Amino acid sequence: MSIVSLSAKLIRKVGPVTKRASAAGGKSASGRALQKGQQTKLAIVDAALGLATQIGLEGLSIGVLAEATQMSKSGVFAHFGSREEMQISVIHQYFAQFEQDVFYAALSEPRGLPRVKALFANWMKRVAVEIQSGCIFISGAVEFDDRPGPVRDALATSVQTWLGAMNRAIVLAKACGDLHVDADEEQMAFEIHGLILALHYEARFLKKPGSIGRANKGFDNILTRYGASSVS
Amino acid sequence: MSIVSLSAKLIRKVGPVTKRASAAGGKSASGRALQKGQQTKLAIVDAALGLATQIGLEGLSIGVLAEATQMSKSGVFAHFGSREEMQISVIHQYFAQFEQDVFYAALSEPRGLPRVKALFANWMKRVAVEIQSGCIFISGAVEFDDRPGPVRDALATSVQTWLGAMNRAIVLAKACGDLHVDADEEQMAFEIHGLILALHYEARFLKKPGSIGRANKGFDNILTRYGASSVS
DNA sequence: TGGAAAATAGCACGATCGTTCTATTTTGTA
DNA sequence: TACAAAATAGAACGATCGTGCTATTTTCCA
Repeated sequence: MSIVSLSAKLIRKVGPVTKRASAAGGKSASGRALQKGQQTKLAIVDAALGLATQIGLEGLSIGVLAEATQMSKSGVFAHFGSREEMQISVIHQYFAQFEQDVFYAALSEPRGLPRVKALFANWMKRVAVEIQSGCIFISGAVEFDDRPGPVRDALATSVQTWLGAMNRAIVLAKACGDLHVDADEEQMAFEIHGLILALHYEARFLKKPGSIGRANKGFDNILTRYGASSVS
Repeated sequence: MSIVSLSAKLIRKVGPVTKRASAAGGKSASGRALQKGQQTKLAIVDAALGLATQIGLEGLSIGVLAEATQMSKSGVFAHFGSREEMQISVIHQYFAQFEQDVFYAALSEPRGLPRVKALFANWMKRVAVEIQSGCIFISGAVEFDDRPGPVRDALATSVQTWLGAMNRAIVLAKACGDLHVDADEEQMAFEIHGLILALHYEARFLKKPGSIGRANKGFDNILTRYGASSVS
């Protein structure tokens, strides 16, 4: 990834938190007032997240981030101590949002097939948006697939946490009797993951129309195969 | 991608073609003697291809390539005129090899299901190797998914050519009566592509064992679903 | 074999990179 | 409101980037 593809309009400008803005709000979840530094850091990470989905974690440079937040390079840098820590912060933030939108949003559905369907639907909803904006779990996997280190570790842990949650939902569905007794849960999860990846690839890179429909149809096919009433 | 992940041992060293080596061989397919420059360019592209699979097209810099080939930066540069042209040369070379290994190698199989199976088997064989070395079609898609330009065009064209060939083989299989009359060829191709992508993701990035088996099993499932004897 | 052409090297350029250092400004509090 | 602490800015560093320019070397053919 490189900043070459960044049209100026796409760079979300977020300045450091001003005195006024800080006085207006700035409460953390615990109710304790956030130090101004924490607020600014959050604003930086938010801007970084928006940039990273477009240009990738590797395209994220302190300089670009400083420009986007209208801060100095050293001002941005001081919040993280290293570029890697900045990237890890972005990953954690991305994961938190993903977890909220996809995982927790599906927990209202009852265990079993309904929850599996909801998880996939939420995942699809997210990826459909990411056809435009990009997905860090996918681009990051390519960027760090053979580069060991803390960034890769943070990324792999996040992805594995999500895929593990999806897998457990499938296991639960089988335990509920919603899936065929011979259903291989890992296999089913693998095939679902493939649908998401193919959607991202064909829609985002190849700009092929109809990809969302094919991913949904693929999920139906998987349900047909692994469903409790499957013949095989 | 960055050169940080490059242990020195992994850099394939290929010097410029020497006087002796040039005299010893150096015939092109047409039998006409290759200019030395053409030979050197081929050697550079070969080295670049080996590097690009590991560190991506974006990780390929003239400097790294000069070091790998033991040439000067300007010596390498002169063969391409620009970095983008160098990347395009790598893509063309990669495509040529892919086409040979996967596509042409399957043409000995008769039209229909046998050829589709052979195409998938060859594709799998390649990806299995690329779990270690990396795949330009996948990493390149992420690197250039929102960066228009000649490199992206070359990449997209190559990928579309291959996916189109796969698609035609499936259409042919249905026309032969090897697939169910209601089989949606585009859908089937999409699902197969997903298996390959999931394999690459889970095996190369997550280092999850058993992924190759799951991809093969997934293909069996697809054949079951779309086969002529399918119930649906 | 000489000499034009091709291939390669060497050097320099402006830009950007992550990071460090020191100043300055802003903040939170006693 | 004064003052320590926190936050931010500014400048500089060595390195690497792609590329242009000018030598120098090598190749190839008349």
